[in-house]
Amino acid sequence: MDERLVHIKEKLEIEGYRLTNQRIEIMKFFLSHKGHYKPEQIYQQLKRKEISIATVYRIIDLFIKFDFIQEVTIGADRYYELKIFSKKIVHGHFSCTNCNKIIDIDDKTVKTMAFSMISHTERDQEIAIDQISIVMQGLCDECKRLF
Amino acid sequence: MDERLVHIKEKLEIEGYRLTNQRIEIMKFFLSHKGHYKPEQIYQQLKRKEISIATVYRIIDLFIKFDFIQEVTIGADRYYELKIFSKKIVHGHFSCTNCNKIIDIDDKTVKTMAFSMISHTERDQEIAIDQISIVMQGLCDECKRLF
DNA sequence: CTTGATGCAAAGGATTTGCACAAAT
DNA sequence: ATTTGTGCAAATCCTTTGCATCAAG
Repeated sequence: MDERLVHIKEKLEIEGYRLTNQRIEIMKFFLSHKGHYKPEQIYQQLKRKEISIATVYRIIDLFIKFDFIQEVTIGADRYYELKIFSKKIVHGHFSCTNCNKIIDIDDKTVKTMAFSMISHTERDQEIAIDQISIVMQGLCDECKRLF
Repeated sequence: MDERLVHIKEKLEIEGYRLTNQRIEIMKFFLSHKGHYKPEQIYQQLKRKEISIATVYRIIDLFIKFDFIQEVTIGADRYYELKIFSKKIVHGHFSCTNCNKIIDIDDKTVKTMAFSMISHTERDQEIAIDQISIVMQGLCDECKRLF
């Protein structure tokens, strides 16, 4: 078995989950398809392999819980892509144009949006992105009261 | 009447649309509420003013078409916020770490995502953002083939 | 044989649409 | 009068869930 699958299996089993055929098929799908896919697209590829759309959704939730994959949203569409084995870096900062204070933006939502931006742009421009740096400027909490 | 509403009215009428009471109420809502809202939230605020949820959705579509408001998506949730009268700036670039080529990222999806990031961060950090600059790094189309 | 996983179909929530009626020009 | 807009309810799309059954340890 693919060593990456062995790794997945171990991770799952530590918490009492099993690596079933359906989970193997979905993980193999992600391992062999770069990019981001909707649940329906994954289902279409795998349905001849004894899998239902409800299971696709449930396995996606599980894989997200284990950080094997991540959700990227483009517009209001939800896609999923492999996260484990990937080492993309997100830097986020805010700088106040009045007092010059710098705030580190490190929250999960911004990170998720950054990954969405990366996924979209990689597909759109046919490039490979491994870092994103986001700098926002404006007025901080305190300074915005003065204007 | 509020001069901003007069402006909205003119824009609409050029293309044969009318500024109805429901449209006025929704525009007044956006003009007086900074931030982003879901259709249901707008509906809850305005339902005593003779408006149905279907109309809220239809007017949102219309206002987007006219660029009066814009959609921001946070996770898979769709919110709407005033766009006209706002002058936020988005800069997007990609730079290749191998050949140093710089590509301007100016597409609509990235801009929309940037606005989502701004909206979320403004609310989250209680700050006011007027610029965002996004720099992605990695391998361009050509260079990625070499690795 | 006990726990976890799946399939199916039903339920849910968000959004869209067809149609008859109402409002604006 | 003619065109545009709205409300209502039904339809649609995406996603989740309850339950009976199946599979794995």
